[in-house]
Amino acid sequence: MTAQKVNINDIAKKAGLSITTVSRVLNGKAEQYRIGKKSQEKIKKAAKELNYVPNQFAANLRSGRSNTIALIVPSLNNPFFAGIASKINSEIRKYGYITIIGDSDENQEIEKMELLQLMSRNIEGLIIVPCGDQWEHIKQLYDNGLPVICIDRYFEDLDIPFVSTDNYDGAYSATKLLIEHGHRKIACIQGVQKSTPNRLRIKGFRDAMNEAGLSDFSITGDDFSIQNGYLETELLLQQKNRPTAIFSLSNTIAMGCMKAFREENILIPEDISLITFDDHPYLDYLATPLSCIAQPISDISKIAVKFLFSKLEDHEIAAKQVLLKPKIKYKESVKRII
Amino acid sequence: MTAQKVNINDIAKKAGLSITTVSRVLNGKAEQYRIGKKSQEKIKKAAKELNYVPNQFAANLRSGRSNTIALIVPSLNNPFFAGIASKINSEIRKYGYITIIGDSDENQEIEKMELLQLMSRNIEGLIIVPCGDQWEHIKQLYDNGLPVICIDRYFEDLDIPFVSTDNYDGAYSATKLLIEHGHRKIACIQGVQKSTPNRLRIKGFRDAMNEAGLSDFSITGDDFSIQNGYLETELLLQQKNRPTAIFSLSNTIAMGCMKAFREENILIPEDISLITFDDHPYLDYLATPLSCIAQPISDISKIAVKFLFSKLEDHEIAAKQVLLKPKIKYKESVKRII
DNA sequence: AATACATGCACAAACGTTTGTGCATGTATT
DNA sequence: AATACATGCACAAACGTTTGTGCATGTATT
Repeated sequence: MTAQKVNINDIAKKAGLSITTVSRVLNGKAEQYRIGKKSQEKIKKAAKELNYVPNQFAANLRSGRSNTIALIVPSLNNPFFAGIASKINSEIRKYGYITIIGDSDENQEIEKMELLQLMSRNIEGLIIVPCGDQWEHIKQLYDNGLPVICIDRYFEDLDIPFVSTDNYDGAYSATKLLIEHGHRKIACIQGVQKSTPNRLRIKGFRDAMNEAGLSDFSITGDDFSIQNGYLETELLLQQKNRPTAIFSLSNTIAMGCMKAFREENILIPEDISLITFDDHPYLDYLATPLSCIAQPISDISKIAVKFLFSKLEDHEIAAKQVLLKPKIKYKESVKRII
Repeated sequence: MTAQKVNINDIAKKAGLSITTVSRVLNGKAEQYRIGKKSQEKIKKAAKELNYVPNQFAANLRSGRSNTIALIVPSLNNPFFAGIASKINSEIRKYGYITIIGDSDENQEIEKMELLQLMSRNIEGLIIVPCGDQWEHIKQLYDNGLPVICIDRYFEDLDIPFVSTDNYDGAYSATKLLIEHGHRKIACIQGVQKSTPNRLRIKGFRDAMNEAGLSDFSITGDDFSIQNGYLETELLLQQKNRPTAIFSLSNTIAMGCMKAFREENILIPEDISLITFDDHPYLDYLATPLSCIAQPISDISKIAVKFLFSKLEDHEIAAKQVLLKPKIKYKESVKRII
């Protein structure tokens, strides 16, 4: 099928040296093993002429290094995770590693299966957005020495490093923004309930409401999806005493809200105010530019990759757990009603 | 570091059989090699108890099969390609294969380097959105027997299979839509000029204009980016005799247009009409819902993966080249001006 | 001239699988 | 009772690297 691949034997023959020497030169260990300049030249020349492409599988089998990192996210359909995946993929490339991306589809059983498959590819590290509240399978890998970093979602009580947004702060600030604009009756539409970000966002929301002495709020929903946002909004709109503002816990949920608004002829912000977690380039061009809590996706990705490789390269053990401050972007979708 | 991995030897010992037999049972070749039922049971039991995870690197080294497909796109930042990547990734997973995603950053030299790196991972197939007009390096792989499928962009004169949108048809129809709505002076903002889709879109645009006897059009731009859309729109707006409609050749370009419009206080569709290639969930919720030429991303991805595996599994040689019809979505952003 | 160290490489095993082949033993057939 | 075939496995080589070790030869030192 494929044209006969050249291997280091071919190079060795052509250069008149042993495969040991070829391997050492090609791996930049020439100095360390005192290979002569002329030999080095000969080998490099032969490799180039023969169009040599090293066989990573053989190399890994012997060395144990796969130069492969696994990334598992709950849903690549969600633009938030797609953005993270794309960023992480390119960051990891900079280290000469490749990324294998897995999608758990918000299903913990699938997550476990993916993880198993990935382990058989001898991954050297794992970046994961865990999709449920079970952590044993991840903890086990971590304890066995596999560098693991959680991003976005994480386990508060474990020592597995993570990089995420300060979700409490984001939700607290966003809620306060609504309150300061006179909103007293606010509905929050949430995503996956058992995920840490969701829990902390809810906590931030509750705390802000409680501190302001407000108790007329609702928390509904159960998925970071357009569907969920749409459904819950429709339900909210059927109440006789509607909320004056909706706090959406994701990009996708907000799109569902807008869909419902459109169908019911509800205007933002005249009839109802809306603020959402997650930024998106399109938000500025919407009928009403959408206020949002922008998560530092790019920084999260970069830092996660950096941590991973500092552990990989320096065997540094210190578990780092980092929360980055989000940025509230105030736009017209939030109306002052007092 | 990592806990001592169990291998096929450990299982063989535990089951009291040879590694040959273990391998055959675990690979489902038990019947073929007439391994007894009891032996099969013993081996499966031992594998489970020991938490055996096969070493794909060793398996591949021996068998030559890597269960790996490479995907190269010009830019993961572009939501269009991100969508494709996510879809293809999940489709390929269904076949038990994994995907390695490379980003060429619209740079042909990077594309070549990525390709080299990927080859060293013994990829069994390649799905690529080639980013330039050089095809020798891809053709070479294809001729050497590597299954290759181009998507979105492709080379018209080669026999490498491709799956893409009927870009000519999409552009022609969109332009006709504008003309039918009374537009006589239309500006087209294009992306990467030497890409086939761009060329065909331009051709569709030209043909539609010419057939209508219209010659007052312009074609500018050189990149599928927000930047480019923004810049070219600003330039267009400075003309004394402005076009009445803009035809944007991508999602990203359209965002640049809208940015410029906003800054210059231009309203869609009152002051100018806009239609763009590529659909996006947000388009419906924009200040003015954007007319678009929706490409069947999901179908393109599915078909490409299907073709790839039909070639991989059946060694079918017939090169298939497929163009899928896009769907014009007419929305308020195009105004009737006569 | 003898000794000691540096220089420049090659040998051979090993990583964990897969696979062509062959060889016992059992069973059916004549 | 002899022959033929089926059943159930094991041997051993191979995939293409990496790597610990060791051994010549050359050069410097006394």
